[in-house]
Amino acid sequence: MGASCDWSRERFTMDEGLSEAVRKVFVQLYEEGLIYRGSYIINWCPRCHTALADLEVEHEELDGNLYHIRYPFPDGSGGIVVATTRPETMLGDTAVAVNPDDERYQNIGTDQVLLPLVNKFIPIIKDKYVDAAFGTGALKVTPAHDPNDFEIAERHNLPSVKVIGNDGKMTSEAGEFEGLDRFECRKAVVAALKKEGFLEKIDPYRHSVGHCYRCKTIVEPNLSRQWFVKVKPLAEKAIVAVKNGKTRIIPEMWNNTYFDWMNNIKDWCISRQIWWGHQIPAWTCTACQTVTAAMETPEKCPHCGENELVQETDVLDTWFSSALWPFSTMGWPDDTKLLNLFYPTSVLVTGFDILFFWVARMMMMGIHFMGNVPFRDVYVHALVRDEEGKKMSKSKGNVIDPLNIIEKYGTDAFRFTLAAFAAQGRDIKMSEKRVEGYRHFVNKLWNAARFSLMHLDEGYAKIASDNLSLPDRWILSRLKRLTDNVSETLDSYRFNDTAAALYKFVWHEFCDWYLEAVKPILYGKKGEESRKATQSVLWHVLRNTIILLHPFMPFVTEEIWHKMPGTEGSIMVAAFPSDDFCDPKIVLDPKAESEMELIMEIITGFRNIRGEMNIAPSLALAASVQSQDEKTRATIQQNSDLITTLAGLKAFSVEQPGERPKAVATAVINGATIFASLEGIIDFTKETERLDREIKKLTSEISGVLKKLNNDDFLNKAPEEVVLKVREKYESLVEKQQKLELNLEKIKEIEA
RNA sequence: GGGCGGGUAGCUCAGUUGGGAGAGCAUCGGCCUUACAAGCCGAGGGUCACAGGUUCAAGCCCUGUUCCGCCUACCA
Repeated sequence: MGASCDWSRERFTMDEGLSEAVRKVFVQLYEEGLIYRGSYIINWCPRCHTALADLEVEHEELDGNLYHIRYPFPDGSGGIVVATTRPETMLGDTAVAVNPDDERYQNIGTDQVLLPLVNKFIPIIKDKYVDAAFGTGALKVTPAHDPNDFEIAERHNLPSVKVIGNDGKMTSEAGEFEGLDRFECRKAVVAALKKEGFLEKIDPYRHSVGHCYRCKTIVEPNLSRQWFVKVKPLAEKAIVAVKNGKTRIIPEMWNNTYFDWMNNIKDWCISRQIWWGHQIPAWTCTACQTVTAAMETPEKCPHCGENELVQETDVLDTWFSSALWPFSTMGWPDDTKLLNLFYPTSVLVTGFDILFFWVARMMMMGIHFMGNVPFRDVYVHALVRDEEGKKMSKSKGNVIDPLNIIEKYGTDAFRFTLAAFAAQGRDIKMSEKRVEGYRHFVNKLWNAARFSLMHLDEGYAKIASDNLSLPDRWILSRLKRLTDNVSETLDSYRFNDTAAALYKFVWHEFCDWYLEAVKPILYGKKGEESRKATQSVLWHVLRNTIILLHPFMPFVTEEIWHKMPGTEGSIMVAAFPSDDFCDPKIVLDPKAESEMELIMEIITGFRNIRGEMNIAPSLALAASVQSQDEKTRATIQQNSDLITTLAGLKAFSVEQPGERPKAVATAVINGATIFASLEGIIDFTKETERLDREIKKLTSEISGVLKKLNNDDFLNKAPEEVVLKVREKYESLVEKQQKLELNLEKIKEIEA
């Protein structure tokens, strides 16, 4: 929002400087023992031919089967039944595990079973990991193709047999099944087991299956040699930084997600077997097998002195270099001015789906290498979903192309819609109807500006101090409130509140009331002095309004800015209206607000009567207002022209309460009763119905208020100002009701 | 399995120290009023998912139930 990007600083992680940062980080972490290489079970994508970090695996629930396979005892009898969703992996089994407390397997007289098809003996081991309540309580152990089995195998020193190769095809260890694709092999193994009588049964079974986040291929847990970052020590500091508020996550609800992931973090597999990326700066000496990590290619092996060094061919996970972004982009590892000026950065804006991939890792690396957090605030924005609330994805085909929306409704309308939708902590269900609504708003602003500019032929350095009309003083006060509101809601990332405030001000205050109210003045009907005064107000209000709107509607506001007299340069660099820049006349003016409120209520009262009595707007009415209060009468009198114009009256008088005029429709507002003369056109039945409706409404409101006032507990325990407020409300409601009832009686008299 | 968010007007959603239920769109009635018919004026419409509890007072706080969505997890 409102950011002005310096595109000359655009960077790419493969740039020279950033590559140096990557090397530096790798070497340092390696020397600190936080990067290591080893043979572990990792997620492998057989299509991309590369290792994947845990994060890069997407799990999805799929319908599968649970195959129950009997592993006979050495003498060929009975045996132990195991259950698996992946029967092809049995070829790589090196044990069967049971829970040590499981009585079923206490005295079975053997510690081995025969692995069918492979025809070799494998041990029965006891491990607490096994859940005795699941299936038969016996678990087949395939260390090379299952992460849990791998851990069990480590505990029991079991060998690993890799039966599925990196290409997803069966290896020579799979014997007769060699060369088969892993899924073809599943069918073949099942058929063979069935034929030889080892398949007990097949149950349908729904379970979650990991897929490669790039190509959606089913991931194969695979044993291979990879590079890892020991993240635990890094994560601990990143947790503390959020706990003690050095970095704030907004909205706060994401804290839990962040902590949860950080607390359960596992080592990060950073090596990738793809052709692009930062090549790992590590060399293996073919003579002594020692590994050396270095910034520059070593001349010879620092251990044995031979120059038979071979660089690691693997490259680094792209997120490894991305994690350095907040400081690598500003010249690190050099100590630059940029770093000193801008690190830590003020705010990172991002989607929740990137919280782990990127934010968490930037936190860890920033704290470790810069000694400080990379950003003060992390604003997690909403995700735009489709109309049914589903996450957009190319494979689902439910992607809404922003360019299409922009083509149809315009950039400003689209942008404003997104802001208006961006309530904290909630995702956005994209609705074209909403965009259309805000396009109308853009249009409204444009027309309002067009009208304003018709009446502005110069810039006004200052707002006139004399001759201001009530609407002038009112709109200035409203502008002040708006300005404060916009500043506050932007500071607290409540963009939807900002959008709503701007919308309401522009449409329902500036356009609906102010512009209509000052038209006579602008047309010169109140003299040149008044016209000048109002023009100065109009100029400032329009100017400040479009500046406030600019971050939300950059194009229209820029266009208006250039058409406006007395502006310079681009609105992009105009000072944002705040206390410092405001004209001293732009202040809160509660008196003007309450006076204008009174006038608006009177006008609405007349319009209401007109609407409900079906009186054509072209028919001007004679009308009057009665009020007990002298000040009220004075205010109304001073603004009688305004009322006459906006309510469509031909005659208007202000009086003390007295005789009720004949043949009138009535409405009661705070402190005053208004009468619209309907001589000759009044429909008494209609008017009676109208008043009845109003009285009924008041009756129910009064009963609600009365409930409180009759409650001693409320009177005693509620704060004084609340009680006072309720009392005042009660009094004004009763007054209104009494006046309406009086009028109703009069009508009934006339009718009779 | 764990965690998070949600259920408010016909639809999409606001509602931040608990004290007057709101907006946009849609609906109904009336208007070409000299910026705007992409508009103007007016109207109708809600036991705030359900059941309890705290409180003088609950859409908002607590407990439970239910439905929906998302994230996360090593139950074969």
